[in-house]
Amino acid sequence: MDNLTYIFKVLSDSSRIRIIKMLQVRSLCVCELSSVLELAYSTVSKHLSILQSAGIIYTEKKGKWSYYHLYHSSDSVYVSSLLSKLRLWLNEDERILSDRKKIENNDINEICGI
Amino acid sequence: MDNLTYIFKVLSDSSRIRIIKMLQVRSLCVCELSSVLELAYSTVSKHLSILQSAGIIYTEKKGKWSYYHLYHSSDSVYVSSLLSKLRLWLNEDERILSDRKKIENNDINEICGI
DNA sequence: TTTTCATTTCGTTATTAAACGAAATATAAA
DNA sequence: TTTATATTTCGTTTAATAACGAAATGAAAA
Repeated sequence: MDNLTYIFKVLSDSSRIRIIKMLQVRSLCVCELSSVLELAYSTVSKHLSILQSAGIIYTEKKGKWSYYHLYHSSDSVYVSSLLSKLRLWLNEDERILSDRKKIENNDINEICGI
Repeated sequence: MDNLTYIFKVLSDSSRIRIIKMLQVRSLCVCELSSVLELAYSTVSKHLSILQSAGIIYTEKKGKWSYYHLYHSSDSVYVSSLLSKLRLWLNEDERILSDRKKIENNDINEICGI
């Protein structure tokens, strides 16, 4: 049971939900996410480590950046079931649409570094 | 979106999940829930008011007691979808089975009042 | 090797939430 | 009406969490 309440707690933060909804579009690095969320790198990094511990995302080093990806499948029935609900939910949400527009219109070089 | 994260927050507490899983069996009063959860009345009452605000349960006065019921349907797609998942989940969980055994074996008069 | 820079970790602060007991409320029984 | 009792509200304490900036880490570029 603690397993399930833990997943609910992980999903009960709006920044983490925004991250998940952005990662549904494509994988992103910390600086892109920080730019959209308007939160400090350290704060975003903490959210990402929480999502990673819950088995929702994973990291992949590529050049200078760490790219974060959504898992497509999960050992946990709770995670896979809730992630599949999250695919359907919030797609018309104003905040989510605005976040997604930002990551579609800009590329990493404009947002991060030079 | 805040709507959804709010529901996840409501469901991210193990006492509230235990309450929901007990109410799936039958409606219960505060004193029965307190007895099983081993929490103060005031604490259980707070949990119940949180579940009620989220549109998950409702109260019905009957004699001396207030009985709490699970809603069978909800206006919120999040609530109805998550409650239907919760019907399927945790039915073999040790803690949930033990809670349910307690409410099946005892009746309100043994637990509450004389 | 040294520098650069993306990211993480650490330490701190502020907010939120869970728990309790005591007091208040409200309703049924006497 | 008075008493009893089930429940809620209030005030307080403790624990958990989100946020930040600064310092540390680690890998790529110079």
